[in-house]
Amino acid sequence: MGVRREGKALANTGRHNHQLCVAEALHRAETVCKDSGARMTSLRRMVLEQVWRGHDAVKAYDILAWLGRKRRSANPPTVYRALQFLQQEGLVHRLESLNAFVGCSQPRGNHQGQFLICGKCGQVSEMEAREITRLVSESAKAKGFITHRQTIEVHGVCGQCA
Amino acid sequence: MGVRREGKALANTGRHNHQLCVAEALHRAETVCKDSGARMTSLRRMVLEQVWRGHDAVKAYDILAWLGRKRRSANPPTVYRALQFLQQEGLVHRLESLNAFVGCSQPRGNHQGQFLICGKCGQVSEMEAREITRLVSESAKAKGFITHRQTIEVHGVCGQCA
DNA sequence: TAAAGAATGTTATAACATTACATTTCCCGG
DNA sequence: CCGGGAAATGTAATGTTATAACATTCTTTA
Repeated sequence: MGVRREGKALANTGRHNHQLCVAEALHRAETVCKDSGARMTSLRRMVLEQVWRGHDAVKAYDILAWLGRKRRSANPPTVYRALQFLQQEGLVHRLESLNAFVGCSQPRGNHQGQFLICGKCGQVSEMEAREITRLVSESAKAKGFITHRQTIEVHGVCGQCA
Repeated sequence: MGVRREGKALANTGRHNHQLCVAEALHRAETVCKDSGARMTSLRRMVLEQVWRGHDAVKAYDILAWLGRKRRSANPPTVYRALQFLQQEGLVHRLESLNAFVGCSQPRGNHQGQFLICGKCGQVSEMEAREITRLVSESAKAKGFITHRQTIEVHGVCGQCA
């Protein structure tokens, strides 16, 4: 991939206190789940925390390996189930072009985001440009196509790396 | 997936002569390769033809299985290499959200398409809306991000199915 | 026609994801 | 507080997608 994986050392780069990001993400998760009546269990919390270990995309099997160090058992379904739950709650997104996951920082119901994926540092940032969502939807409609879901992933180089 | 796979019987649905699509695709391939100096071998032609067996997305391992019936040996690298070549020449696209491939009907150099994927019939159609490409690129740029490649895949229901 | 480079063959394995069923945990009504 | 049912998690096996590494064959060209 040519992309350096983000480790602990990098977690605080980018001039921000990443612990705060994580804390906020976990807090949002509590709120979202309380609202939806879903259960934010300790396993799900661990997985979410791991997704938020940085701002790059996280692989399911990396989470799995990490989980294996933290608890007695860890098998693929454990992680995939937790990720599926978190996706349903809108707390994480799956990046199709990377087979990986990122945390969502605006888990409002049902939103359509666009993802900017830096090929240099691996950081992923989410845009939510309603114009794009709208234009795509309407262009599709002009072809007789009814849109349910949009996958928009942009590969390139982020501001910091450029 | 809930999507019916397109078999031979379906290849001519949609009021069009699909043999013509295939013939055109193969012809374009010759042209493209002649222009780029690449070699359109018989293996690559077979794979391309199989990608064009219909207008739905085709899985690498389905091509592999088919190939296995046609020739003595067929292993994953055979298919993946051919697909990679065809992608480079712009003759096929990979659909990230399906882990599958579709033929490209406008293999002009370097174009950015958007894909409409019908969840009912599985048919995929490619739009090339420059407006979308531009808007996405500019929205990214407004965030300091330089775009290299866009993955835009729209899931929904096509005109015929709706 | 021989060397170089491109394409393909072959074996093995890595990486990603799900099915199916067993067990445990949690919550709620009695 | 306790028992039944639903949700969550554990566990084993397997399915699916993709690549690495090296051997061989084919094609072009000098």
